[in-house]
Amino acid sequence: MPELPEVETTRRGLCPLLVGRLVTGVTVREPRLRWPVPDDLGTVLTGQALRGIGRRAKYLLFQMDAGTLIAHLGMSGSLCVVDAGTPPGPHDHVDIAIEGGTLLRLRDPRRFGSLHWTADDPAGHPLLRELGPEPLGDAFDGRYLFRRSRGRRVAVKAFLMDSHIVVGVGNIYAAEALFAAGIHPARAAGRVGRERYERLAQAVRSVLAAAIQAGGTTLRDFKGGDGRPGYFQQTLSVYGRAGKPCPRCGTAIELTRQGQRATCHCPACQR
DNA sequence: CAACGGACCTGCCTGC
DNA sequence: TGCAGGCAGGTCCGTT
Repeated sequence: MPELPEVETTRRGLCPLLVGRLVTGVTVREPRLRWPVPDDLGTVLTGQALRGIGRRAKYLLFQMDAGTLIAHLGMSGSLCVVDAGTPPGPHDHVDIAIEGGTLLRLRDPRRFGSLHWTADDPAGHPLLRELGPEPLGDAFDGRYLFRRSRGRRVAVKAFLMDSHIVVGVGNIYAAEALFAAGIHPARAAGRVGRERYERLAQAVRSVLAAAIQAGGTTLRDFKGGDGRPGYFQQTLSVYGRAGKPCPRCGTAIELTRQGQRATCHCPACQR
């Protein structure tokens, strides 16, 4: 489910409901996520106030008095705020009880998500330390992509999805950005020119910004932190549209496979 | 160092 | 209708 726009939508939805409040307890029903939920999470969090919610890549950063709770939603995770006493569903693995009678509830059917605690600067956490720049930040542009791609023979789509290069560009938005820039997804990253990387960087920014604006993509059942669904799926040009006409030229969108990942592109518009 | 495949899980959809 | 098989939005890790 979550790509960067979904995570950002979740962050924005949760902020007004949680920031400034005290954690009064933690219930872990299923600690076996991608990494085990820390044993002492309840002990650590209880009694601390939430000072703010940040984001780095697809990690949500819950800034507490004494450190940061780092959350990743994996492929199927979601966070929502419910009234205390709401019975947990089958995959509601963790509840963080909030002062005032609500719960921050983590649901994650596939359990690819994770929770981590750090008392230090989260930027130095092993999971965050090696990450590339934020796609909507100043450090990300065409010049940067051009420089990092020299000599790389990996497909440009895989290059764009490599979190060491740039974070937050998942399968959907990589496909959409490459379409917008007119670049074939299988082209070697090192064989894309400076001009085209300018267009690609711009496309990444605008596709992500538009998705955030729209409240995130809904593939199945994405809900923002406030429980409202995202509506971006209606504007996808190539992703999930195999066999349908390209919105620009009408040619049938092609479905191919790169490694394990399905990829859609227009064989006429993308070179 | 770069590239690739495997691994982690469950739910949902398709087709037999 | 039931069931097997394939597929899904992420990303870390080990091997070549």
